[in-house]
Amino acid sequence: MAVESLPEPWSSVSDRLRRRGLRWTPQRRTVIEVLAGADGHVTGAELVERCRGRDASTIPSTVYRTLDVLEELGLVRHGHDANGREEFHVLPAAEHGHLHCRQCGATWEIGDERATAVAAALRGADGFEVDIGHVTLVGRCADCVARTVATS
Amino acid sequence: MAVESLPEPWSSVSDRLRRRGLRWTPQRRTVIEVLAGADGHVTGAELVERCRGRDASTIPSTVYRTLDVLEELGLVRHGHDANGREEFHVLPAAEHGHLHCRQCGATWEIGDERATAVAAALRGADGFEVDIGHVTLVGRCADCVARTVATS
DNA sequence: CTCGCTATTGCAACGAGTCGCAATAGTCAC
DNA sequence: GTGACTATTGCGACTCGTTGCAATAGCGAG
Repeated sequence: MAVESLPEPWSSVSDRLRRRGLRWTPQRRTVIEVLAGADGHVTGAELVERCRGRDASTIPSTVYRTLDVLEELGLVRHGHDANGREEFHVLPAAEHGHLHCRQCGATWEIGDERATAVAAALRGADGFEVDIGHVTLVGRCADCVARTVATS
Repeated sequence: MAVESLPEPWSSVSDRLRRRGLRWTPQRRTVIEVLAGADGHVTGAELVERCRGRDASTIPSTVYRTLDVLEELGLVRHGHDANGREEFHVLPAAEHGHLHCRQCGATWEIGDERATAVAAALRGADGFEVDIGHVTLVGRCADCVARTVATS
């Protein structure tokens, strides 16, 4: 799939890069193609793997550096999964968050309203503006809490 | 400093381990000594380094495995810093959380009340019990927000 | 004190990133 | 087109952890 025929905002990435004095390279093209075919969240390692699928000569550091640039363009946003590993949000839209139950291992998303409520609770007195989507919050889901009476 | 002369809960670790069918080893002793001299939060790498200071033959995997065991005893709790790296809370007491400003790089703690408020906001409809202290929340502090009019 | 069971260690290899640096190759100007 | 300027790449080394496995060594029993 040619990058030019991808939907926005992917098709204009090359121009946006050049306008900033940055360059459009085959390696970046590969990353864009992969991102256009992804959605929601993908780990860094997974993105590297998919790039390698399109171009076996892909080097990890190049992918990560490209992702840094794309983050500056607002096309991805990086965060961390429950194990602290790099995780990328493709085309970050509404504010949202991630919950992970350490007992059953399940993961949820929380939507805009709740994410905003949490941000408000956190802003509190000192005005800190949290990016709730950056991390994966860990805890225990209602089912697991109910299932266990006393377990740390 | 002999472990036996350390204050509780450190001095009783050997017994607690044995009672569980686990063992008291020189390597674990080293970790305990280091933990007793630490407070608040320490990264995994830092702990390994300090252990190496007491015993040059310290092996990282042994330290991490010991920390896992101590977490089961409730003596430490692991979490992740702003970069997703392993971070340990020594003698976790009150619920608390961590904030990190991605712009100025400063880090704060939030106390029990606010941490509880956030947990409440998050619990919301589905009853998820978050361990707010597990991760370091990232965002921007009030000063940096004020200082910047328009910066993603 | 000795024995045996098995928890723990040390080691080596691996996974996920990050970083510095020399070589390569986009881009823009002419 | 050609050239020069410099952003980017590829590579190697390194950090932080994790895991499997064979060898070691706690610890309770007798």
